[in-house]
Amino acid sequence: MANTDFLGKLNAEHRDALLARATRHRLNKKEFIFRAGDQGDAVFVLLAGLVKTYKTSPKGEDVILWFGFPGEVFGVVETPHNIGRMVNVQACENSEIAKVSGAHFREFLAMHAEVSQLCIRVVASRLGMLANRLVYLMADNAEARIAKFLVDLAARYHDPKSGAEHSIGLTHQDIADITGVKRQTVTRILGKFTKRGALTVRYRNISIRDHDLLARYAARHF
Amino acid sequence: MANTDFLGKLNAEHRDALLARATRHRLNKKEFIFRAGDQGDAVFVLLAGLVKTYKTSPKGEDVILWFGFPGEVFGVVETPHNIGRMVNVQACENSEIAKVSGAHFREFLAMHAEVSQLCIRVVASRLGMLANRLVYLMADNAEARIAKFLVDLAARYHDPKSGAEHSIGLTHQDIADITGVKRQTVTRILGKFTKRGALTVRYRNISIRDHDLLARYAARHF
DNA sequence: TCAAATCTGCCACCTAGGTGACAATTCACA
DNA sequence: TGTGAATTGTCACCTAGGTGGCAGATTTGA
Repeated sequence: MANTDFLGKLNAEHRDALLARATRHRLNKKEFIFRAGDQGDAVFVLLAGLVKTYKTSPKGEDVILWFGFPGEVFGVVETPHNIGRMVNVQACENSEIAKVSGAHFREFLAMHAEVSQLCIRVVASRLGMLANRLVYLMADNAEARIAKFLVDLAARYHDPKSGAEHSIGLTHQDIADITGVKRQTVTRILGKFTKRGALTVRYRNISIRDHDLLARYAARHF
Repeated sequence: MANTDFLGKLNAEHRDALLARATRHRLNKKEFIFRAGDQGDAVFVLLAGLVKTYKTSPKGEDVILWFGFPGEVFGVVETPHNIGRMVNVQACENSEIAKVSGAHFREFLAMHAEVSQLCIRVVASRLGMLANRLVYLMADNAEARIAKFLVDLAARYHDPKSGAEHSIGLTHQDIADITGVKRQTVTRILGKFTKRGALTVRYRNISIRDHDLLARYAARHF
């Protein structure tokens, strides 16, 4: 689906070749795939679950860069450097990953030139995402940013096959860390959205009740 | 120098091969290399001058993503898509560029596999830059962000050969657009830094007088 | 199954920085 | 070289959202 779904964009042959070189691992909620500063140039593919990629500011505040959904790769951009991981990648719920060593991954890339192109596209897509986040952060108020986040998340997370809106394990703090507001503000605004009928919230179980209304909040940049 | 200096990282053979396929163009200050929405998949290399890459929010505010210095490439990530340019790239001063058609550039990449790696690295480096900007934007106050920007700019713009600090054509509005504050705030804070002896300012001619002091402002995230 | 840890919900207060509105300065180009 | 446009400098006012603090709800895991 999304541009960042690396595994889903490989053809069957490439996918099998990649996974043949990989080892599989289970991660419990809150476990790290890697942390900022870690050595290592392995590349990971999320097979199932949900992870968050974030940095911690000198003040100690976490800033979430993006959430990772099944099919996405992690650790590609670190591969060419030898300076340790740039970010933290942590499971938000119990997850499963495939791990490929940096050497194997580079070998794989060398053998399949189109996959290099795909890597550029994945990284470029994340670059575009961050660029948009930057724009929203500067131009929108807290309400619009939170609404926008919920709309985007729903678009990415909604399973088109089953049609189900599974609830996701995001705390108000997580939402705060990705929208750039404080936790109390998330609580307040989520409360407002609920009161106005845009959302149904039952403790970490947010679902969108009125998609249009929420989209209108998202667009209302004063 | 910087990770984003694409041309400088090519070896002589690759550089000549690339420039042989390029046409050269002069740009006056304020001219655009391309604008968001433009069709076209040509790739550009800045040969001389200074450009800014920015997006415009729905509200009409400009958000600068990064400044481009000689040697940098523009338009690489748009190449694989057919959806038009994602950003505006505009000359901040009279500049010179080399233009390579998308087809030629892809052909060039196909012939020189290591250059693909270099492209990934350039895009990854920008991804890292934006990630840091996002962190600073969320964690630092206006003063620290502006100080940080000036320190970073000096580090990139200072010519290590001549040792000269050429003045750059940035307005307070430009600084506002990249640090995420309003123009008046830039003026106020620049005034404060000057009064405290960190800067010498003479109308769009900012030079750093006390580098350490400025760095201390940059690190003072309350 | 129960205690501790984590998360949500509220609220009164406060302040960084946005707003709007000028006048003064500098620049660009005719 | 003069004139209009762009940029800078400053100020009084205002408000979105941060702060800190605590009570109650929910989850976790022993």
